[in-house]
Amino acid sequence: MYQLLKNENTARRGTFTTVHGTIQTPAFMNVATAAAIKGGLSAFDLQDNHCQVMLCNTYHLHLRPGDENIAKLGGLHKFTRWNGPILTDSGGFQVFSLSKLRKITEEGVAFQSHLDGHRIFMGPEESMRIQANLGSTIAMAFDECVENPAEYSYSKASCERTVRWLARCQAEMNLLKAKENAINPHQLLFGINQGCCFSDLRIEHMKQIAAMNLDGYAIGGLAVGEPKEEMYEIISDVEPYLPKEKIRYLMGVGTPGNILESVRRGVDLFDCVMPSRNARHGHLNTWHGIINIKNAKYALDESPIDDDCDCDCCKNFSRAYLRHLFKADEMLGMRLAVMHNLHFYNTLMEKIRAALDAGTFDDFYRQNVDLLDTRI
RNA sequence: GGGAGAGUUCCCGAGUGGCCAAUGGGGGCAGACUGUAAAUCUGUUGCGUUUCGCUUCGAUGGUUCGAAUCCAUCCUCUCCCA
Repeated sequence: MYQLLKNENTARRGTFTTVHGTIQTPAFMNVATAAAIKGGLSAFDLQDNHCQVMLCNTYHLHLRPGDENIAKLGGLHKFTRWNGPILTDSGGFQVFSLSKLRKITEEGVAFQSHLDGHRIFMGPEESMRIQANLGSTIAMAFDECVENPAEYSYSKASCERTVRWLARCQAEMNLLKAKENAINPHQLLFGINQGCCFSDLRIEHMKQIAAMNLDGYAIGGLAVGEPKEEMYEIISDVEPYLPKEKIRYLMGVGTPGNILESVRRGVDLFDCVMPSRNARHGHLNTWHGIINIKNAKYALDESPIDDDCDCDCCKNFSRAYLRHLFKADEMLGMRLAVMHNLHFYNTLMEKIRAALDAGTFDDFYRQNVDLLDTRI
């Protein structure tokens, strides 16, 4: 259940209470695709780095180790030892990103496994069953993430189908939750707004799903290659039609600058692979901009990644050491880098919340929106 | 002492008369990454006044219009036999 605590213009400060704990929003969800943060981090590391929500991936876990096995093992919480809220993605994005050989019908999508090429079928019911087996706190509706640019007529038809799919998700989730052996009888379901880059489609679709009384609403299909200004425009266009009393989640976004822009436009929840993936590739967030720790200029740099950061990496290790670990291909380098970036993102959200509480978000936004995305 | 083979750009290694500043790896340098098929991918890596010029394939000398490539001598290394 979402509670709006404070508004600064469109920006929102709130809480979202679930059976697995209360999320302070705006919040960033840390991505653990295959039930682990890539780079060697566990649920306990997430806890140490101020993470509030863990995100796991339906499609990946369905393939391996299999959602039924996770159900037998008591669900994702027990499996990963993460006690806080878990959000599971629906698999819709993998359908879009994974294979060109997909076939979309009213029933769902047939596509090929990236692991061994076998045919997989996933529709709204399959996605809900898998997510129920995983026992996540929040399940995402099964949607189609249309690529950008896309034809208007195709986007329109896709939106209409996604609404029908959402109704099926809702119906299936209600059945699954009511089952006696349900792993999470309080599992929540979020709907996902689509409509590519067409404002009228976005708004029409948003109105339709807003009327369906979901537990939260996501904006999907953004940050898939379109200019960021276009993404911001769509958020602003759709925002008035997002229910005020429901949590809003912008899927797959983004850079610190993207997050600041989106919070300003009324978004509560984010997730993104960038902090972890970039960290694995040596790109690290600092409060002065982004550095590439692999650059030769850090070879003898004894300072931490960021003077103002109190993550385990910055408290203990120099840039020179971290650079060496990357160059020597030592996995500790990646682990420390990922910890740092996730700590940074979670701290960024803490600072955003503090600024909203203090009524100074606009200043914080202006000071950081460009700075934090700049390469130094 | 006798015999065989090898020395190529930062490293390994391909090239055995012109299309060679020289394939490919590695390493170095840099870039990309936005609901994670991603510890991945891309570019670059002799010098310069850069549609061209210069220097470079162990060294020196030679053959040739032209040599990393052929010849001679020398140096170094590896292996085999004594």
